Amino acid sequence: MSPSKHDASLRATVLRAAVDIVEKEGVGALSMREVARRAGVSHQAPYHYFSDRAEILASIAEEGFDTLADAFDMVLSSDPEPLEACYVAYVRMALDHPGHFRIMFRPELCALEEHPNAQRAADRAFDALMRLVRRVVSPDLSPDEVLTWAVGFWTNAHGMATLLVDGPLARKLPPHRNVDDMVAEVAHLWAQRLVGEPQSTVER
Amino acid sequence: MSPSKHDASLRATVLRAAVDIVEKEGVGALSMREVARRAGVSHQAPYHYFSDRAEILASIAEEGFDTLADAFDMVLSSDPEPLEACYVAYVRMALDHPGHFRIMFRPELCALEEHPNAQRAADRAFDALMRLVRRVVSPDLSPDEVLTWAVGFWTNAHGMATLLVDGPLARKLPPHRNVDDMVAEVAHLWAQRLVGEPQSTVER
DNA sequence: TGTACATCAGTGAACGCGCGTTCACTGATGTAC
DNA sequence: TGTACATCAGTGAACGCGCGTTCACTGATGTAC
Repeated sequence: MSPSKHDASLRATVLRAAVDIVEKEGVGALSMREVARRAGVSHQAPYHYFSDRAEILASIAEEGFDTLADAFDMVLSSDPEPLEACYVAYVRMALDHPGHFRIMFRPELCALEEHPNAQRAADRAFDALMRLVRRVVSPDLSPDEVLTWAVGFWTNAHGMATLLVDGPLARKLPPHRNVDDMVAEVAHLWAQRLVGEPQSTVER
Repeated sequence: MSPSKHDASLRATVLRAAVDIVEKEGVGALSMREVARRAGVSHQAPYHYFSDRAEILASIAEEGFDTLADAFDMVLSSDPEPLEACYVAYVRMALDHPGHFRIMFRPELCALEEHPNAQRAADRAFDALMRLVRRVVSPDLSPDEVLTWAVGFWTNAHGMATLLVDGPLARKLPPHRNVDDMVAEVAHLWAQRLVGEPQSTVER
């Protein structure tokens, strides 16, 4: 019964411990018992704030989507090259918050339709993505065209993020190439080609 | 002790049961006990063929990479538009074999370096990807350039595959748009723009 | 101001369950001589 | 041809462990009167 656990609310402590577990051991290692152990409280204490594992996961997803939406909003409100910057921001978010990222896009782990706050945060991020499409492709696209482009941009950045966070991509890079540079290069290459006035020759 | 279990070797039966579990319940539901139950044998029988869960997962990954490499080889040997077709083949493989796909790119589930057969199959698929890059971008690229493009193509298709297999993408589509068409549209859009003679106007 | 009661956060013992793992076994097939 | 032994695939009982869940509890804070 150390005093430290009362410094912050136990809810925040538990959430932080949960993110920590997912980040270091993977989502499979997250149990109510383990999270309590990591938070330094009895195995029953987390139940005062989260009815079960799914609720912890949904809260993590909510935090993650808020972070992502904030990053998008920041880019859209300030960056002259928002496509490239949003790609980098998406990958950056995944690398900086792998514990959140691993959960956000897994509906079987966090059913957004049952957690309105998480759903709202996710919608906010998706809305920013669609604003990005209208801005860098054209403001006059039909809803179906916006969706096609949005899916294209999303899947593109998502593949890079996924393969870096959980996948074997990082170990494919030779020693003289670092992850951030590779991300920046691919972001630049794609942004140049996907929208705007395309170049007239193949880059070598 | 039904006779059917001896129709095929138990190894194949166990493997099929394991893929089935991963496909229907996710990789978290795969245990040696569950796989034995699903294969209709005692909980000890699978140990005659697989020393543990990790070995089952590695065998699934091996099958998956073989399937993917075969699909790439087929496209490269016959298709005049290999970039677009490889993108579609990658996504198709994931949708047709979700049980395999969920495991293949998760090093913490199947450590390829400890399973040479799986590693060989994975290398074969990656090699096909690099041949694709040389063919559709330029045969004279430096190794670093090939890698950049390969990572770009890979992450692009991988994001689509991941978000369709495990993610919330499919539920983002309105009723009048189907998954296969969306994949084909994005594949076409990207293939047009990423390589070759770029177009001079933004597609609307 | 004091008493009596309610609420609320967190504790800790106890339960049944599925898991991986060990171990001794069975029964069929192959092989030595 | 027969006997004796080895191997091999698969069985089933038993173990200790971490899990989610239940339940009765403690001790601090708030509130009624």
